[in-house]
Amino acid sequence: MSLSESWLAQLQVEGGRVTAPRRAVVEILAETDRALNPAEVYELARRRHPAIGLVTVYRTIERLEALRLIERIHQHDGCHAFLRAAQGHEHVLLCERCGRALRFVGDDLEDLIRSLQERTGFIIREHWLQLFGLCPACQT
Amino acid sequence: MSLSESWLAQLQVEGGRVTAPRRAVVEILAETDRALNPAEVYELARRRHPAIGLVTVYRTIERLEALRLIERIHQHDGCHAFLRAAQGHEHVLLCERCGRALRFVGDDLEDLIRSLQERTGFIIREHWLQLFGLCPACQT
DNA sequence: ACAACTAAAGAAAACCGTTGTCAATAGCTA
DNA sequence: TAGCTATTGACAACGGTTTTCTTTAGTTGT
Ligand SMILES: [Mn+2]
Ligand SMILES: [Mn+2]
Ligand SMILES: [Zn+2]
Ligand SMILES: [Zn+2]
Repeated sequence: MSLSESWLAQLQVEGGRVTAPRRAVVEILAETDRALNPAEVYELARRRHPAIGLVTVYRTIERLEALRLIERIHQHDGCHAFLRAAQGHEHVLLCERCGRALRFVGDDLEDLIRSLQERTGFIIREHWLQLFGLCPACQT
Repeated sequence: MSLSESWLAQLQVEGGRVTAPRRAVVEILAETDRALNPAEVYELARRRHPAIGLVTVYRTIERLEALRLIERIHQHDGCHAFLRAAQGHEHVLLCERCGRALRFVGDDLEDLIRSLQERTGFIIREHWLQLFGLCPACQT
């Protein structure tokens, strides 16, 4: 079963229905390795289902985010892009030019976090790590 | 010279003028150790200069950000808060409840970044690291 | 101190991404 | 196949931010 099919199935389990506009949005977000904002999703979705409305894009994004199938990505030029969610403890490496995204593991912040907790008295519950750069294709 | 005075001096060097509303915003952002959004800055600034308008808050934030004296902070509940800028290579530890912010150094991502560059072909130019938790006062 | 210049102010309106409303449509289930 | 209702698209509303415009006031040179 493809990723899009699996996402649609998860929507169905929650009482959701599989419709053509929803399928268009799901396929784009499941299959694209770039952070896309709602307007970009809309533009791409219209190629698969021209009658789709922007509002439906927003609503589908909202549902997918609630199911933790996609997540919001924070960038210099705004925080309105979405990307397939991380699986487990992963972070993301983003191309600043084209938005291409790669997940990675292997950051080791345990010692830093432990020592900061001791020094500051904070209880640290979460960390965000994002790397930015240029993907091979954008290095001209 | 206090930090606020230094910021106002930097605005003057750029041809800016020192006014009462601007001074109110500058003092709040220079002296507060919490990430504040424009509405919060406005509310605090009104205590020092009741006639100030929200638009002036936005304009002053814009100027301070351009001078790299403050920077935008990304959080779960939005990305509209501002904080005194990092000095050199620092990251930030934020209290999820009250927004209190602490800068820290000592993250060591060199090896990870080098190995990711080799494995992925990306050129990595920047990294964002933020820690979230509860400050001592908010641990109830 | 004064005048001249112009940056900055506040008020109001515009802007625009996002969210809410609503009647019509179309998945799903029995 | 019929009935129920989730979802749709059109449209309006919303709210944070930006723009416009006129007035105020900080700065500079005399
Ligand atoms: Mn990690
Ligand atoms: Mn670092
Ligand atoms: Zn953000
Ligand atoms: Zn706190």
